[in-house]
Amino acid sequence: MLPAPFPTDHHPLIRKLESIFSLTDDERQALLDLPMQVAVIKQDQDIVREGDRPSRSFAILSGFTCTYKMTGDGKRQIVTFGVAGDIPDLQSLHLKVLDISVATLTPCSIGFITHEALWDLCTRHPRIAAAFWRETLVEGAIFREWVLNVGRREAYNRMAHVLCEMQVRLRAVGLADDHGYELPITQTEFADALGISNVHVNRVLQQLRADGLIETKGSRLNIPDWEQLKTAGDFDPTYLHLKQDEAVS
Amino acid sequence: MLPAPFPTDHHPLIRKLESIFSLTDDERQALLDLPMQVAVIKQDQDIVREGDRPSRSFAILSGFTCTYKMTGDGKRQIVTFGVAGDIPDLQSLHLKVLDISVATLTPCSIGFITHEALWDLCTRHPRIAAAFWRETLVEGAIFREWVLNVGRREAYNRMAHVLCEMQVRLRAVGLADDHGYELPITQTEFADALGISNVHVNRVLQQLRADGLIETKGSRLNIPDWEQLKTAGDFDPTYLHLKQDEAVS
DNA sequence: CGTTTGGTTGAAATGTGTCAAACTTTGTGG
DNA sequence: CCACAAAGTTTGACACATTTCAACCAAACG
Repeated sequence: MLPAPFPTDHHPLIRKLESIFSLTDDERQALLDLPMQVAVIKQDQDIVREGDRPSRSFAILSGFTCTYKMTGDGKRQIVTFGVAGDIPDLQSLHLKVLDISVATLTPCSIGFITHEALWDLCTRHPRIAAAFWRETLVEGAIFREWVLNVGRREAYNRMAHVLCEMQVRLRAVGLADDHGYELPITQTEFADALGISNVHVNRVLQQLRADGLIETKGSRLNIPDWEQLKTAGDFDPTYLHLKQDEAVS
Repeated sequence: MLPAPFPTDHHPLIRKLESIFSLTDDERQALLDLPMQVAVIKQDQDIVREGDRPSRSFAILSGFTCTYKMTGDGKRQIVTFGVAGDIPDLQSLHLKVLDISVATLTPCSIGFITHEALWDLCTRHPRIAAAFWRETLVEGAIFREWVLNVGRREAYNRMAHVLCEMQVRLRAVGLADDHGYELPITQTEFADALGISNVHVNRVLQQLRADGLIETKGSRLNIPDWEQLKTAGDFDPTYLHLKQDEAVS
């Protein structure tokens, strides 16, 4: 769909930033020059943990992560999912101690970037600094929507809402088509994201399937009727703050 | 406790920033020079609304606000409270369309600052820009904790948690002493913050009183046993990212 | 293939919501 | 300063969404 003027379109970080505003050649080059240590991390591994004091952040190059917190009695709450192009712990650039953990939901390719390099990039390229700040603000907007979702929507609508969010977010980075996407997430992980039990996730998914709002084949999710799912999920993508034309029609 | 070298300590914005790092005279002066339009706003008024495209942000000089979102069927979820020194819609500096509304819970003194003036301040004083970015990150951390709170804690502990958070946040800006604080918030407003019904808020508060964890006289909240309330709320103030010595012992 | 992991089902328990009424406090105008 | 209205709090009975527990089934995997 997009023209592909540079092979750099394959760099998830650049792709993500380009989805918001146009980078200058200079800025694009600075991003390409960012020293990044790439590692492949197995499924279900913590990348960073609550309490850590990291000296670097990381970008997701491929795969899915979840950002989560635990209660004292061991219950887990996922507060957001991470997809290619996201920098889930960018906050650690300013906040010394991590208040969240990030784990892989699938095998992931992760690019670690030292805070030093990020600071350097930000001071040299104020527009990139602004874009990073903006990214953390959009992340905050997602958290707010999740508070609403978990606090005020019933399980059925809550699930529909998260499925809508993932459709739009994955679409924006080219990981979803018009009909759905690949989401290799277990029902227990959904439960931790929605604040309900895995048993109830199962029942809600069955209901959504019975109502014709979703179809599942393995880890592939199909959305036969986007408008209906949107309605069920009370979903308005404004909070994702995408460019207008990134939104699903 | 703090020495009072400047009368500027009374400026809530400066006080807030000073609570994180030391401002230079130059920076302090720049903040004092910030053109700010001050307005007194009555109780229960929206200051900004979801969908707005504001050209200015605002600082809370006194009073309490709530930041909230609504579901399609009219249920409200408060996602955070705002206290003196906070800038609840600082995000609008980067995100054109507001995804939240902010309303007064009490009469408030509000200082409006144009985005233009804020941009100017940020480019002239990178450390203040960093401090603002950091502020929005701490706000994000609070949202995350609220997702956990609403998603994974029962009403009783959820309430205890929010009461702990307010104790620590208010203490940090001098609005709480060691024993408690003034919090003029109705039970219905608590309900919207906790994602439960106002009736259940009432029952939970009675239980907390019966258990000796809180005492209430009008809008004054007393905490007879901080450690016990902390335990009940599963509260660890790390996510507020205060300076070490700001934490309640 | 057997073992593990994840999905599905049913029945009983429970936290929380809803509704409606009574009570109490707060604010205000006569 | 009283009287009344408005707003907020408290109570009880009942409904219901969701949890828990336990068992069973299906799919993935080495």
